[in-house]
Amino acid sequence: MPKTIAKSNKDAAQMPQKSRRYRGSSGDQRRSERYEQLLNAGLSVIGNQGYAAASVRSICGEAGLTERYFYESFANREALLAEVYKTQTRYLKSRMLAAFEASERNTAAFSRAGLQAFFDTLSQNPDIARLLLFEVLGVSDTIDELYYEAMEEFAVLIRTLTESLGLADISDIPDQGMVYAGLVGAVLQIARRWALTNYREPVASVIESSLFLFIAATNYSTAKSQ
Amino acid sequence: MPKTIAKSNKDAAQMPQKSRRYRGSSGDQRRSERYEQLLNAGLSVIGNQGYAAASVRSICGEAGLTERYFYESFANREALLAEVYKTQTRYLKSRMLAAFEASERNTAAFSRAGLQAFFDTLSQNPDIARLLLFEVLGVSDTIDELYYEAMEEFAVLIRTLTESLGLADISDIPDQGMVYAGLVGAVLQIARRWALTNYREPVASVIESSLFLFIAATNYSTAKSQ
DNA sequence: ACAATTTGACAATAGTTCATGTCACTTTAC
DNA sequence: GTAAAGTGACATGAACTATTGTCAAATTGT
Repeated sequence: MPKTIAKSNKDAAQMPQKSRRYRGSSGDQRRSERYEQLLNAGLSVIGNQGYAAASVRSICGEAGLTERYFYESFANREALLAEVYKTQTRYLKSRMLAAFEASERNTAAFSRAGLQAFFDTLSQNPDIARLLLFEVLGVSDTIDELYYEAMEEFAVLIRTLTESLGLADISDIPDQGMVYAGLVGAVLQIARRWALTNYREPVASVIESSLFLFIAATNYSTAKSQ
Repeated sequence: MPKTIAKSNKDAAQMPQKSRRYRGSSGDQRRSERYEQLLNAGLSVIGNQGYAAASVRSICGEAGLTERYFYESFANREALLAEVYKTQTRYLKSRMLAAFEASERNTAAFSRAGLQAFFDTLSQNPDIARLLLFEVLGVSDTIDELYYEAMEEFAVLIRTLTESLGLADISDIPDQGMVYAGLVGAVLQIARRWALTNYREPVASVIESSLFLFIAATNYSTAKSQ
């Protein structure tokens, strides 16, 4: 018979046992550090080798963690992809918003600033480009839904921004959301083309081409209504 | 000792042994029929369950053939995807070309006819839509290359058509190929949005929105140069 | 009729992946 | 110092997949 009755009973494992400090950081800190490492490793593997090649093993290897910690943070591969995707679209959006705020308040400068931030981010981070432009499509219904929401957010973003500046009025168009979605699609396609040709064209060129479509779409309707 | 020396020696299997008729058709006919069955089954499985779920087994099951015949026609899954993709883009292009030829020779009617054919094809064949809009991206470098070529072909198609009709002149734009790629991307994105919302919006609406961008892009530059 | 070809159902092998489990080792709390 | 928590390397098992192979039944040419 042991000297002391074990303090932990059968149910202990199920109880939220308070974590111990380890190597200077608390349990929560360590957990969130691992979460970050996995997110970064996920982006790296998916962005360099594609989602199909992003096995749990390879991601954990890249992160320098073992499989157990993967399932500590994510239910499965797809959950990781979803989080990585959300993180990177958030990042991209924040960079674009910052560019908008720093821009002059006229239509050309404004659009140009946003496009510059967009294309700069992609060319500076090819892994993000591959993730956002290629790897996210056709994975599953859940991920498709995420993609749809993200595209919708970007469309709403540029729409409200341009409208709030009084830069555009395409109210005579039947479905404005659709037109803005088309503009987002145009920029994405130009980015895909750019990426598939190894970013050969100068960034100024892709910006000008995108800008042309933006300005054409907004100017046309205002010109027509005058 | 056998009565007759066997006509076939060891090397017979390597020689192109002439095939026998079977169930009314020649060997070549049978082979190409199986090829067709596999192509159709491939489209069906990929278009309904996605490329990730399109195993050799499931495709053969759908085709009513056994695995052996898969490898008779294709080296692997990816080769099948490539052929299915090429077949369907060819089909889509032919429908659009037919619509163009049947159209009146004015800018609105012309673009509208092509867009109508495009969106009709997708909504009438959701499996084609899923294949072309979602499943083909991010599979492999080879498939990405195919995608790039197909997009480029569509861009060149609408560009030469509109130009040959004298409908557009955007020669003041730095990279015209890029602008046309953007227009293709806009239509694709509108189609993706449409597909992801279960084709809820009327087809006329997606056509009008796409048309708006086409006309805006062409009208803007001509208006500016006048 | 009979041997050869064609086919279909399915076995077999080898490899991969996910997800969980084991176990020795390290670090911490007391 | 010692017991417990935390960690890392690796094992395990179930499920899949691709690809090749086996074998009996169906079909054909002669």
